[in-house]
Amino acid sequence: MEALYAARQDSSGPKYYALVEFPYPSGQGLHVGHLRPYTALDVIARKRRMEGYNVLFPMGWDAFGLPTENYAIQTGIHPKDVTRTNIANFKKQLSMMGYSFDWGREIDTTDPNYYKWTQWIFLKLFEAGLAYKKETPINFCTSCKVGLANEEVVGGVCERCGGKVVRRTKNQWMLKITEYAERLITDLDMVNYPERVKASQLNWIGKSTGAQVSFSLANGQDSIDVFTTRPDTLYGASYMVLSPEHPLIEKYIGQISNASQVEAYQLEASKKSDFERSEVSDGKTGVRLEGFDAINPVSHETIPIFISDYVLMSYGTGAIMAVPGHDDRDYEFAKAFNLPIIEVVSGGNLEESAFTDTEKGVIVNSPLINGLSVDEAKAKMTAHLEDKGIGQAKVNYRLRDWVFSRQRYWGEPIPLVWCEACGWVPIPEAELPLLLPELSSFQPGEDGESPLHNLPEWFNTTCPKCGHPALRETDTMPQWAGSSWYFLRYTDPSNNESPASPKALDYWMNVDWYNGGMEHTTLHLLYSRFWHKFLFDIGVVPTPEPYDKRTSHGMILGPDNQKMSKSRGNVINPDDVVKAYGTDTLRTYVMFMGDFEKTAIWSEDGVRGAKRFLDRVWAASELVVAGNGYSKKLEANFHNTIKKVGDDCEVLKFNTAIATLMKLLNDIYEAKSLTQHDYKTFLALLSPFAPHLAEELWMDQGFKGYACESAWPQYDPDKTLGDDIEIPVQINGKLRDKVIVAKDATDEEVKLAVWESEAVIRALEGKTVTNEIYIGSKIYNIVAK
RNA sequence: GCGGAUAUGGCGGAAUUGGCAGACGCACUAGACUUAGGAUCUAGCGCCGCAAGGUGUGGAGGUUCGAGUCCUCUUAUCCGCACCA
Repeated sequence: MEALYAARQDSSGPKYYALVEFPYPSGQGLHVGHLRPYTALDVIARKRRMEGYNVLFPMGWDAFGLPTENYAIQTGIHPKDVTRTNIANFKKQLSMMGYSFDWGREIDTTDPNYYKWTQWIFLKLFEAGLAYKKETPINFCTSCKVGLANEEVVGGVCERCGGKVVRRTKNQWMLKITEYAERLITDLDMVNYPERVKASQLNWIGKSTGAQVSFSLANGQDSIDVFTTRPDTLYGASYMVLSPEHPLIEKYIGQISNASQVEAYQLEASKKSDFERSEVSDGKTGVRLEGFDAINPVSHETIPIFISDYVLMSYGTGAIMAVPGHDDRDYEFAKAFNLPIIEVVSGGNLEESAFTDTEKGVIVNSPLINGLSVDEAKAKMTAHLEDKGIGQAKVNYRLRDWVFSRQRYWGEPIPLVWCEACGWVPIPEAELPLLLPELSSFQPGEDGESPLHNLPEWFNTTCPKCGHPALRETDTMPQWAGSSWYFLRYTDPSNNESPASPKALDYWMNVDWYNGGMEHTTLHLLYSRFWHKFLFDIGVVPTPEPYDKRTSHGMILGPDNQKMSKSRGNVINPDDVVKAYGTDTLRTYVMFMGDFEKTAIWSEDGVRGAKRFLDRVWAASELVVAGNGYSKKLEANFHNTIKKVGDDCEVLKFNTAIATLMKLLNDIYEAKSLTQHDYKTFLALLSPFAPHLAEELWMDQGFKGYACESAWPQYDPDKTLGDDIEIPVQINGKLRDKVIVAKDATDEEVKLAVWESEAVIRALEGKTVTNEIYIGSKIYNIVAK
């Protein structure tokens, strides 16, 4: 059976690449949450095969990662063995579900033949200057003992384990995803993603356009750069605020008369966790740097400088110009410190609040730009700043570079060597893969060092460049590394010369349809787009974007309307459901349970409903009579169903596709018989959802070959309407009757039929008809007073 | 605060370009059959009403022959981001 699902090697015929996110093979096994996306794309893959496409529908294992390592720490079992066991279990469960994966292309991110190329891509990034090591404040999970990317911190806790996250300074490998920020935005136009996914990515990248402006210090010795989106309000900048960590404070601390007060505030701010810092607080705190002022570059007024923790070192320049009249936070700060509020955009009431409306305002009190609109003033002021050499147009992004190293064992070793003389040196390509060494204890050091740090025989090496003693990098890559390019490997999974051959990539890329969870929108989805763009730039892949179409499924909640979790005891195990009801019932139920994109609640009664439907499909074989054509009574019904099931699957409406099949089955029972031809059509339509049942009945009927290899049924648009049609008749928009007329009845004939209706005549008693509207074969509305 | 979405029976959910609101399933009610079952079959099932009929898609307006669908305002819930300058 499996060979049926293998993608053809010959690159013949139109291709279709359907992809689902490969699972992390956890010890808990397959979760019902996996079933929704996997079943949905299995349905699509099966339908595409029946439509004649050469389909690639692969599966693999995203097997590096923390839970396995933590399990190894607890039990002493090697992560490699844990992974092997878990994969075997997952594979058994996926097979049980009848998914038509092409197992001949299975990949595993922990396989050296795979991670060889993950390391190779990293080296290319390094050579291109996109990987760099930096002493950087990182998010450190106190429970996993590991540094996290910003994307992995959710609500101040670790995205994976929920542990407390603190700030730590650590020398980390970073990837310059920010260099691709603009293209990650603009190229969203090239792809078909849901609006919510695009919006999330745009939001995450957080582009803002404005100007960088230089403020001279009153001491004449230096200047402070700020970023602003409102250069039009520069005349209203009546003070400045620096982040407590701003380096200038350190430099000029001697000139600040209240230095001790300033240092006390700095200490206070440093104690707050990053999460507390970014929480919107009610009041604004801060300290003025006494005796240390700046000069507004256009009004030339001397203005005070403050430090406050509402200014973040990590965004912009770590310093702002404050325009209390036209920024809510500055307004609040100015009120708290009794600072003057200057109106430079008229239209609001500064007694009450800052005026931030950029549409309606007109510039005032600003000699260079008075009378202009906000937009005009922005442009003119920016030009002025550039002219005088004190500022320029500037774009800022919220996106930060990607913290790429982890102080853990179970990940891809970073293939670099530190040499005192040569710096960081990549290991030669011929030495890839750099194997993860065997280890007996996986405990990370309390100081947060990688377990590989305990292996001098491994990390002591020689410099590939100069031959002197050198040290291997002991950090490993994050779990996101392996999944950032895995879709490429499926096209050519055992290639030993490149990640995948150009020929295979030319034929199979892009992924035509990629379904995955919303939780990966700003993580995996963004990271893999970044890597793909880089690989495109260096000529490895033929396209600038990896995925043509992305869809996202909703979560499945437990029967108690709560998120499934072991502690709540509301977890549904697919094995149990299959045992009790069978694979096809589970597949059908999961597709029928609700809108694919929305959250759905598990209902065992619903599962029974799906079972009842399939039992009735089986029992309908009793009604089959010989015949090559459609049963007359059911012909229009079949043409409609073929159209609806086909169309619905394409737009993720699996629930209504199944409902249509249920309705047709009800009508078959009402008709009391159907031809063999009809039954065959029905089984073909059902086969993507319930493949086992469909094949069995297919064989019972003596049909040739397999249902899954038969041609997807075709419909005739002219036959979707029966010979007679029913026209609803409304009077003043209210339904009064329905009349039945021939499909090709003329307007006159319809009118006659309507006026023969007793219900219509009764309803019109004592009224005057003023208008009659007939919308061809749809509705007849009489307007009467 | 910004961005995205959602709101329809007892429940999950349907409803092409504005055109029969509640498809399909579940639950429930009544009945049939019986090997008494978590089985199957038949009928019913938005709300009010015996009925005729009225009424009904979070709320208030509007456009239209006709609005769950379009427009304006509003309320609630969920998700993402958030002192981002």
